[in-house]
Formats: sequence, structure tokens, C-alpha cells
Amino acid sequence: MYDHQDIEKRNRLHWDTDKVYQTSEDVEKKRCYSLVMFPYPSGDGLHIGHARIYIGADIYARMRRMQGYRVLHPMGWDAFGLPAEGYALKQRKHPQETTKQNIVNFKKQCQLLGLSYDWDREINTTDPEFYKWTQWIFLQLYKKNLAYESHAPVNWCPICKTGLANEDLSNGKCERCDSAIERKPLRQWILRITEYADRLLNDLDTLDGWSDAVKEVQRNWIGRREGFLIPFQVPSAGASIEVFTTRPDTLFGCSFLALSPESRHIDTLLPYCTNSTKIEEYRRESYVAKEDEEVGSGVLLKDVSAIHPITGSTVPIYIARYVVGGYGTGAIFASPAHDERDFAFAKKHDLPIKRVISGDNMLPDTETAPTAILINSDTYDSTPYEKAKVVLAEAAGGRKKVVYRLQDWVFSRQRYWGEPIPLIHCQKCGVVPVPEKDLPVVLPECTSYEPTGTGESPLAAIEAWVSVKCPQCDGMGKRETNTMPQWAGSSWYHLRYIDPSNTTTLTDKEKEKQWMPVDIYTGGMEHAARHLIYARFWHKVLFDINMVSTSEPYTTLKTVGIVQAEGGGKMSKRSGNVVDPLAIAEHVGVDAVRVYLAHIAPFNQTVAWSNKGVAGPRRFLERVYAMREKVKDADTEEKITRLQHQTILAITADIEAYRFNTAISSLMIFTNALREMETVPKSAYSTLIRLLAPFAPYLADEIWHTLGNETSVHTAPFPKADTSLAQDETATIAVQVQGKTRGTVIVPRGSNQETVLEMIQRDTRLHDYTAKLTIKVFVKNKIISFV
RNA sequence: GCCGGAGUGGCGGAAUUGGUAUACGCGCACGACUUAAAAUCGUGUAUCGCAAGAUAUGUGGGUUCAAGUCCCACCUCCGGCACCA
Repeated sequence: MYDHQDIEKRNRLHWDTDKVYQTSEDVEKKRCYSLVMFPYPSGDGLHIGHARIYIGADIYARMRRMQGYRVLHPMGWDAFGLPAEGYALKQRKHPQETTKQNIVNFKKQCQLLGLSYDWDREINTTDPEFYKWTQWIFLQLYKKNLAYESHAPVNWCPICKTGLANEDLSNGKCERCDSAIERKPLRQWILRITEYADRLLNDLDTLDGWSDAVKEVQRNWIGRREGFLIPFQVPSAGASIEVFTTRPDTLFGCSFLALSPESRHIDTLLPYCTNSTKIEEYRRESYVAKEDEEVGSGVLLKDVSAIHPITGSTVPIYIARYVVGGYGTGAIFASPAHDERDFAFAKKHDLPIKRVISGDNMLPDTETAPTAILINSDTYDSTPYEKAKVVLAEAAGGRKKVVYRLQDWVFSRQRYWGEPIPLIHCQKCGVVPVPEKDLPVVLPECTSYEPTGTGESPLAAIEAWVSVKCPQCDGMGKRETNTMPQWAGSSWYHLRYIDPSNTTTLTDKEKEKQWMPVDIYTGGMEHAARHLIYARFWHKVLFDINMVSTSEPYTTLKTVGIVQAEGGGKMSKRSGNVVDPLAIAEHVGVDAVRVYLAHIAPFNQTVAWSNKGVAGPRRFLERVYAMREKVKDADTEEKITRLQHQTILAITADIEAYRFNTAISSLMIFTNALREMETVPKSAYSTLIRLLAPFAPYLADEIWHTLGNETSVHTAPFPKADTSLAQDETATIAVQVQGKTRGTVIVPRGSNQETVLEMIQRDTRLHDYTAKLTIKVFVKNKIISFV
């Protein structure tokens, strides 16, 4: 038995003092920027999910380093935001203090796991020297008119007491505290991400290293739809309502208009309605959080009506919650026979349901025809419906319009623990950006930082901080008191690792060119529609202002599968089934935990933890360790040489593709082969140890030193395969009869059909099977098939 | 409902372009060592069958000399989005 704790301690010390993982800046070398999604340093410390991500990326980075690449493999802390602030509130401490403690703990845990980060490049989003540049980027967005102030209703979490972006919701609830979301008109800073929607969508096609799963999530999230804007006049109010539709072909089936409660048209029409009280009441209710919305709810706007743009007939107008405010124009025309929701509404309010497309409708007991045509549509009858879309849209005075499900990014939070938005409100000059020389705008110290719930940030109460001279007119101004969301720092942090202590710019341009884009980015799937969209957005903005040299930040993306509790299901403190990787490591050693996680399943696949399973990798490592006593300087048998080169090929390819599970299998097969030998040739063993090094860095380095090496195995060259030596000299040919495999014959590699037949004839059993049959197919080195 | 992903032994899983299904590991069984147990080492382990052999990759079809892999239909599970017009 090896003493893992002793080995880990000594080698950690040696790695540290010898700076084994320092980033090489030698531009002659091939480069590898291996980035992991940095964590929010939670009070609970590093969990098994973190471990799986970090270990995977670490295995990759370690192999690249040994292969002679200059490797940038850094780590940092995403420490602003609601979770950090919530934790501090619970502890009744200042977030600055708890964050600091948590980072110390988290960093120690990373080091225990043997992760080969270059700690000289550690970053922290809450460090003023870091968020100075987060604020700087905000100013660039502001200058480019990509940040704007709005008073429109936004998602409001009554528990977190802050406005939230759409991305922060899950099933209409607060993603953090699961409480029902309200709509609240609020002064907000919003980023115009929709301006970049098409580029965010189209450039997905250039990301060959991303999985289709992630790209699909992003495509769906962006939700690009092509349709038309159709104007409906409301003469009595002198107004015109534009509706968005993808189905102008159903215009003749229009039986009402529906407006979202958030539609500005409501304000215009309200004075002309005789039931304005009821409408206002309905509207007010819409802002309150709802568990289950009643199907078909809505109120008629009495005594105002619209004119159908083609037929000229009168169309009633409703206020209805099923129309989403932020999508399209927040107003629709309803064609109940051809839309499920319109149908439900029409049924409830007793409105006409008129079929206008043959076969395509929501009415029961009808079939859907593939080549539908218009019916009940006056002179347009018989027009194919696809064609009718354009024809009727034109007839109605409509125009083409592209809309997105993606909405602009609500970027301000009414909370304390975030980057202050670097703007000043001046009575005379309006909104004035903080001059770049005055950055960072440092988050003020305070004793009480609880959220107020009034729609104002706690910062608003810190008079001494808020009051500031206007940079333009020198008059009295007030600082913007909203802070940035949690996702700000992570939208650009990959650039700071490149040049973490630069005081004049966010990252040196020359260095940026040396390292960007990130070669391989490893993290959780849960960031597919949030961090990964935000970061791509900011990166494109930085590209447009010539701060970065590529339009995409991350070339290859690897997402990790969830580690479930023993026997399946979610780990939770409540069920007491949380697996602490470091507690397990204390018993079996870090290396065994690493090998276990690598071997257990494909990296991106969900997997259940097994306490028993982790014993296997320890056994394996123990065997590798024990074998060193049989190692002698000796010639290697051909068989072993061949297997060795095959193993190198397999493992190299597997690590490159994040197939760690099969890499470990190959390593075990090679180990088992060596174990059968009386004496193990030193060269083979040395190869084994270097192949093992990325997976089990502690034990590998320990053994490496006992083999007489002075320096670390982690700076030793990774084994290179000789393809010609990896070739088998024989081939096993499957003999199939009528599609069934009846046996095999072994022949020299590359043998022709005649040789194979000869071998079959020597085997009486196979000979009997095949004697009267003819050869249908012969594939060299693989198969011979008789019928 | 829409969009993705996946169904292979008792369990986690393996299988270049269709070419010997079940590698590797866990578990289990038996054996060796031991007074004994643990650990370790060895052997075996898809199912049925004494055997020859037959049957097996979610279900049902199809293409092919040959299908886990390709095509069609369906079922189940997981993830994402969801009153998005």
C-alpha cells in the first residue's frame, strides 16, 4: 500500500517550489488555452460537479503541457452576485469578508485535487482592479448605444428584491429562490443584446467544436422568427395598432385583436373605453405573480374597435394576458380557427371561429392537408397558403419583420454586492459616464447592505457615496446606484487571465493575439443559454471596437454530465447524500478519485456516484505502484512494444476528444499486460507512468522520481507513438456463413483470399461449414462471408 | 406541445467508414494464501441448454452477404424552451 497522503503532500510542495505549472510564454511553442468555467466560491466549498469539470480540463491541460505546448490553464473566482450576498446575509457578515474566506477554502481544495493551475494568474471579479475593466466595458457599451435606460415593466423577484433578466427565470419562477415572479415597472439599465441576435445565431455555424446540443439551446433561446407587421386602424381613438404575425394568410379569419397588458396602446385607448376601470384592474392583476393562469382570460375594450385592413369590417379589441409584452409588438390579431390559443379565447368569449385555410385549423374532427389553400377569403380563395402570406400581408399594408424570442438584457440589480454601474445623473447634463480615468467606481463599504425592496439599491442610502460632482458641468450629480448582475464579470474574464495585472488596459493586445481564442472551454451545460450567450455578446462588441482579434471567444466547448447521488437522483444536503470529493480523497487518495471520475462514464454523460466503485481505481494504481519492483533494464518483447504504441495512440486521441473513460481502459489493458511479465522493461514502465501522469499526477510523479528522474514527470515529454510499430502482424478473420459468425482464423496481416481459404480448409469444423458454399464477400484483415 | 440527447449483462459502460456485440471497471461465485477474517493473487461470469446449438443491443418492420451502427413507424427515460402569434 502506498501512503497517498504522504505522496500528495510532498509532491504538492515540489510542484509549488519548482513552479512546475507556470505558464510558458515561449511563442515558439504551440499554444493551448484550456479554460474552465470559474466558480462562485460558495461556503459549501468544492463539490463533486466542480471536481469532474476541473479534473477533465486538467487531464487535457497536463497532456498538452507534456507534449510541449505552452499551456494557459488558469483559475479565478466569480464572486459577485446574489448567492455570495445571500450567504453573507445568512452569516451576518459582510460579503467582502465571507467571500475572502470562501476563496481561501476553495483554492486550497483545488490544490488538493492536484489541479495544475498557474496560480500567479488568479483573478477575482470582486477585486477593484478587475471590475475596473468590467466597468470600462460597460462604458464602451454605453458609448455604442448598446446600453439604455428604461422604465418598462421587468421581471421582479419579491424575495430577492431585484429586477431580473429573462435568463434568470426558470419556468416563470426565480431561478435562485423559486418564488413566483412579478412584473414591475422599474428604472433599469438594459443592454441591447438583440442588436447582436443575428450574429449570435449565424456564428454558431462557425463553432465546430461545440456540441449540437448547446448550439440548439442557443438557437432556441434566440428564437428568430420571420413574419410581418400588419397595421390595424382604430379611428375612434385616432390610433394605429401594429400586430406581429407569421400567418397573414389567415387574415380573413381574424375575429379580434389582443393586446398585452404591457402594451402602450392600452394607455392610448383607455380614455375611449367605457369600461376603463375594469381594464385597469385586469392590467394591475397582470403584474402580480401567478401560479396558474386561467386559459382564455381577458377583457373587451368596450366602445373602441379596429378596422380590418383588407375587408374594412369592425374588429373588437381585447386586453389579454396570453399576449406576451416583450415579444413582437405586444399585440396580435387572432385567427381562432388556426391557432390553439386564439381558439380557446374565442370559445370562452363567444367570438367567431372561421376556417380560412383548407385542412389547417384548430377545429376538432378535421384533417390537416399538406397543400392547403385559402377558403372563405373572398377573391383570394384557392391561393396556396404559403403564397397567400406575402399576398395578404401586402394587401393589408404590412411589411416584413424579424423578431426574436431573445429580449434585451436587463442589466441592473437593486442589490449591493455587484459592480457599480459607472454613470452619474446630473440635473443639468442628464446621464454622464464616469470618465475612464476615474475608474474603478469602488463599491462603498457599509454596515447595512440588505436589499430595500423599494426598487432602489441599498447604495442609494449611502449619501456620501451617491453625491458626486458632475464630470461635465462640475455641478451636483448623483451616482447610479444600481449594480451589475452576476453575469458581468464572467462575460469577459477569459481575457484577464492573459494579462492579469495590466493597469493600463484590460488585456495587452499583443498578448491577446498570442492566446485568444480559448482553445478548449470546459464547464456545465446549465450555462448554455446564459453565460455562454452573454460572453459571446460582449466578445463581439469588444471585437467591433478592436479590443480583441477574434469574433468568437471559445473555439471548443466541452460540457460535463451531472454526477448524481449513489443509486441515482439528485444530491442534496436535505437527503444527506452529498458526496464530498475531498472526503473520499482522504480515504483512497486524490489520484484514485481522479481516475474514478475519468473512468466512470463519458465526460458529458450523467452518472451516479458509487462508493464501492472508487475502490477499483485505487486497486489499479496500487498495481502500477507495486510493479516498480519488477522493473529492470531489459529489451522489450515485440508484443509489448506493439501494445505500447497502440496504447499511446489510443490515449492521445482519447484525451484530445475528452474520452477519458476509454483512455483509462487502455491504460488498464497495458498495465495488465505488463503485470503478467516476470520482469518489466524499464522503457515500457516509463511510458506507462508518463501516460498515467495526467490522470494520477501525484503517484505518477512519485514513481517517476523513484525511477531516478530528477525533474517532474509533468515536465517530461508525453510518449509519442510510432504508427508502424503499432501495427499488428496478424489479423483475426471472422468466418461468416449465411450472415452468422461460425469461427475465426488467424492469418498474417494483409493476407489475400487464398491464404484465408487455406486456413479455413485446415480447420475441419469451418471446412464442413463452408465446403459447399461460395464466397460472397472478402474484406482484408476483417471478414470472409459465405452463402 | 416544440426542440435536443439517450435506451446494450446484476451495475457503470465498450464497439474507426455497417464487418467476431458485451472491451475496461464494479459486483458476484469458486479457488490459493491465512488458525480465521480483511487485503492480495488466480479462475469464471449475457441468457437458455448436458451438449451440439439457439436467442439476445427499448418495440415492430425494412435495406444488406452482414445492422448496436443505415431507413421507416412506435414506446420509454433524461435535458432545454413554453400562452413567443
